[in-house]
Amino acid sequence: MKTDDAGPLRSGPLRPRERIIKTARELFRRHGMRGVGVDAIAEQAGTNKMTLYRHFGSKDDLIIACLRDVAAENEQIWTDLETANPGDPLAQVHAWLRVGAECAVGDDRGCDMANAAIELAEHDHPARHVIEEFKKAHRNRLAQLCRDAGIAKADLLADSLWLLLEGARVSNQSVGAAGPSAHFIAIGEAMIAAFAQETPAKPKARARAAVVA
Amino acid sequence: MKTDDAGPLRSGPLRPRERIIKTARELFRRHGMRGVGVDAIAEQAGTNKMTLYRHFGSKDDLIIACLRDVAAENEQIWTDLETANPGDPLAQVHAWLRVGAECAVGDDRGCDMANAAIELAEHDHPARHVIEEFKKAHRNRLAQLCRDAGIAKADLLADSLWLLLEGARVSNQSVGAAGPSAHFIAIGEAMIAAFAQETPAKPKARARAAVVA
DNA sequence: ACTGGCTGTTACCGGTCTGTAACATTGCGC
DNA sequence: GCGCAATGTTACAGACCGGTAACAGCCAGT
Repeated sequence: MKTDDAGPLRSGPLRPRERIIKTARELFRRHGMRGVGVDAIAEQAGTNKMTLYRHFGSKDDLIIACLRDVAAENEQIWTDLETANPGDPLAQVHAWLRVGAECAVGDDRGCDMANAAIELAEHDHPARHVIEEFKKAHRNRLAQLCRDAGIAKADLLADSLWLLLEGARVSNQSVGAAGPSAHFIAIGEAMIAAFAQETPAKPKARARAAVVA
Repeated sequence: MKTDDAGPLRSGPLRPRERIIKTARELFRRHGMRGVGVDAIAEQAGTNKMTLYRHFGSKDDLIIACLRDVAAENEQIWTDLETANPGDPLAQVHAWLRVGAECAVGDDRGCDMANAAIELAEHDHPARHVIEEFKKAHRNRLAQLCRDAGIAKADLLADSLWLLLEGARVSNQSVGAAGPSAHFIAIGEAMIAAFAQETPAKPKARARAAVVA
C-alpha cells in the first residue's frame, strides 16, 4: 500500500522495459517529449534511470521505441476493421470513419506521431523515419481500401479523409473537440459521397457507392 | 562585413524589440519553442539577453508576443481577400482556398499556432488563450464568408475547409508537401461543390454556387 | 554640453537535463 | 544452495537553461 498504489505502475506483471515504454508514452503525451525528463519517466515507471539507459541507449532511442509501440498498437485497428466487415471494403471505409471519430473526439492530445513530428523539428532526427513510414502506410492502406471499395476517385478520397483526420486531431488541441472536429463523421460521409461518383456533373453513380444517407 | 552580414539581423532599421520577435519567430519555427534558448535568440537578433528580458519579462511572454505577431500578420490575409474580390464572398472562398494552398504547400513547418498548441502541452499555459482565440476567429470568419456566399451548408463547409487546412499543414511535417496535401485545392473545390447544393439528392443548386469546374 | 533613458557587457545563481561510473541487491535457472 | 544476469542505489560529470545584478557606454532631445 506504500509503493504499489494506483498512480505509477510499479513492478507489476510487466518487465521494466515495457513499463518504461508505457509510462514514457503517457508522460510524453501529457507533457510533450521535451517537457519530461528521463528521470521522471523512470521514477513513474517504478524503476530508475540506470535501468532505463541499459534498455535504451539514449532518450532518442526511447522515443523511437515509443513510436514503434504506437505503430504496433495501430496495427490492431486495421485487423479489427477487416474482421468486423470481412470482404466489404466500402463498409470498412465507413467503419474507418467511425474509428477515426473516436480518435478525433475522445482525446485532446492528438496523434502521437504527428505531435512528435512537430516537436522533433530537426530534419535529421532518427525518429522521423518511423513517423513518415507510419503515416505513409496509414494513408496507403486507406487508399487501397477505397480502391477495393470501387470508389471512383479512390486516391483523392483517401487523401481527403486522411487530411480530415489529421486536421481533426490537431484541431482538438487548439479549439477543443467541440469545435469543427465534432462534425468529423458528417464531413467524412460527404466526402465519400462526393468522390464515389464519377463526376459531379454526371449523376450516373454506381449503385454500390450510393449507400450514404 | 564582420558583424553585419546577411545571416543574423543586427542593428538594422528595426528596434531591438522587433528584431527579437522576428528572430524568435524564425528560430521557434525552425527548432521548436523548447528547442531554442533565449540566449540564442538574443544573439541571433544582434542583441543580448538583458535587453530581451527588459522587453519581455519571461520567455513565455516572448512566446505570447510572437504569437500575437503571427495573428497580426494574418490580419493582412483577410483584408487582401476582401480587396481582391470586393463584394464577392464566393470568390473570396475560392481565393481563401488558393491562399491556404500556398500555406500548405510552400512550407514544411506548418502553422505556428497549431505547433505552439502541441508544444505547450500544459492546459493552463498563458499562450493557449491567444492560440484558441486566433483559431476560433479564423474559423468563424471563414464560416461568415461561406454564409455570405449563399452556400447551403455554410458552417459545415467552413468546418470542412478549416479541418482540411489544419490537416494539410500538419501533414506536411510528417509526409511532406508532396503527400496528400498536394491535392488541397482539388479536395477543397470538391467540398465547396458538395456543400453548396441543398441536398445531394436534389440537384437544384443555386446558379451562383455552381462555379466549380 | 548635459542628462536621462535605452542598450550592451560580464558575471553569476540555482536548477534541470542527459548520460555515466561504481557498487549493492535481488531473483531466477540450474 | 549457487551463480549469474538483471535490476536498484547513489553519486557525479558536464552542459545548458531561465533569469538577475551591477555597471559601462551610447545617443537623442533639450
